[in-house]
This record gives sequence, C-alpha cells and structure tokens, in this order.
Amino acid sequence: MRYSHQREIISEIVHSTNSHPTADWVYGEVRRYIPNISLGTVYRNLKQLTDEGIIRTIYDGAVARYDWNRSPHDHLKCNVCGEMIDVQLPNDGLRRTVKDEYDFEVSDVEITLVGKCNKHA
Amino acid sequence: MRYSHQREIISEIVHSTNSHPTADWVYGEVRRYIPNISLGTVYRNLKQLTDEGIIRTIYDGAVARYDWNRSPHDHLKCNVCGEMIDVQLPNDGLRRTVKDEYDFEVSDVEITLVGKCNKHA
DNA sequence: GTATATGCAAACAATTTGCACGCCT
DNA sequence: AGGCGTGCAAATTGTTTGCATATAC
Repeated sequence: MRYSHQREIISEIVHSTNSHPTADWVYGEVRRYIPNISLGTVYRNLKQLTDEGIIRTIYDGAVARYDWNRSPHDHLKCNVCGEMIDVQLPNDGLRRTVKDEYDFEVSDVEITLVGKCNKHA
Repeated sequence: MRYSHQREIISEIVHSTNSHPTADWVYGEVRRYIPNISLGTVYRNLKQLTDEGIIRTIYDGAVARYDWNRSPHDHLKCNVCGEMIDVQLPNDGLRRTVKDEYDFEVSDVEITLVGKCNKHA
C-alpha cells in the first residue's frame, strides 16, 4: 500500500478516539486538516485500512463504525448515552458449547450487550 | 392493527422459514401470491410486525433480516454456506461479569458466533 | 363514514464506483 | 514513467415516505 497523506490522517483520527466513529464523523474530522477531501476517499481508505487489518469495521444496526482496537473484544452498548464500550469477555464456554452441541467450528465471536452503563445508575 | 391480506401473507412467509430472510427475499416470495404488491408495503409490514412483537429484526452486517423466533436466542453464522442457525446459549456468566466488573445493567444480549457449520466438516 | 393500508414513485441515507487528473516511488 | 490515490459526480443498494386511491370495520 503506497503512502498517502489522506490515509495517514484518517488512520490517526480513528486511532485517536474510543467512540467507534461512523464514516461521516471521520469525514467531518478529516476536513479540519484536509478541507477538500472527498467522502469517497474516506470510505475507500477506511475499507483499505480494514482490509490491511489496521482497523476493524463493526456494524451498529445498519451503519458501519470503525474501531482501531484490533484485539478480539466485545461491546457494551448503552441505550441511554449511546456509547459503545470495549470490553473483553470470556468466551471459552460459548466456544465449547457450540463445538460440543452443534459441531460448529468457531472462528469469530461477536458479543454485544445492550443496556445501561454505570453513568446512569 | 387492522387486518390486511398482504400483512397476513408476509407474516406467514416469515414464519415459514428458518433462513432469516431479507426484505427483498420476502418480497419475491409474496409476489407469488400477490403479484402486484409493492416493496414499500413489504417494508411497512415487516416494520409493523416488528413493532407489534410478532417478528424480530436482526442485522447481518448492514442488511436487515427478519426472524419469526421471538424467544431470546443467539446465532451461528456459517461462513461457508451463509446459513444462520438459531441457538440458545447460556449467558448468565456474561451478565454477571459485566454487572460485577463494569456495573453495566444488561437488558439485551446479542451473540453471533461466526465459523463453519457441521455440514462442512 | 372514517381511519388505516396499499401501490406507485420519488426521496433518502449509506456506500460504491467510473473517470480524468495528480502524486508517490 | 507507471500506477496507485484523489476529487468529483453519478450510480447503487437498502429503506422510507408522500400522495391519491382502496379497503377493513
């Protein structure tokens, strides 16, 4: 992958936040540094960074969000503030259950727990 | 909710399959019975059935799929044949973990295990 | 009779793509 | 020089909505 200024900035922006931003939010941020960048370029680069394994694409309902955290992890989604929190949950039990009971070979685990985070006790 | 022939058929079609169909697939099926139904009507009714709790909407990446199975359950998604299999996995452990470690009040658990189903040993 | 449902088409939102030009290497 | 990356706009895809007409009750 050849160097490009726009991709550099896009990657930095995704890495600068824990908010699992959408393409549109990234677009808005990048424009502060490269005002005439196009949304198409943002999408192309987010996809490219995903393909290279530099970031990760997750889906929140129908919209794509981008996550710099590549280590396997899960999400807590707060219904009140909308925040998505990275957590690492044990899943050995789940893997074993589906292997034993369904003969299913797991390659990837996606767990999202929806509810209310500790800010809204 | 007032009776409508189209909604009746749509509901029957969703209930007739375990394939977690997309709106477009449902549209194709309904047309075998109501050839001049419109895609808009299909979407309206799928949403309405979801609001009434008669079916459930799940997201597979960016596309919506519809599921007649309303009891809490999880999904195994086979990367080889694309099938999505309903399973019931224990999640008491997960609930307890996030309650204890993150003080997060869980209302809904969404687990999808991606991998290879038993047809492709 | 009145409100809800329908078909149709247009509007929308998110994402992708074709093209001519520009910039890494 | 050669090719990948860019900006722009148009195209796609999945879904929603406005409107006039039709239908349930």
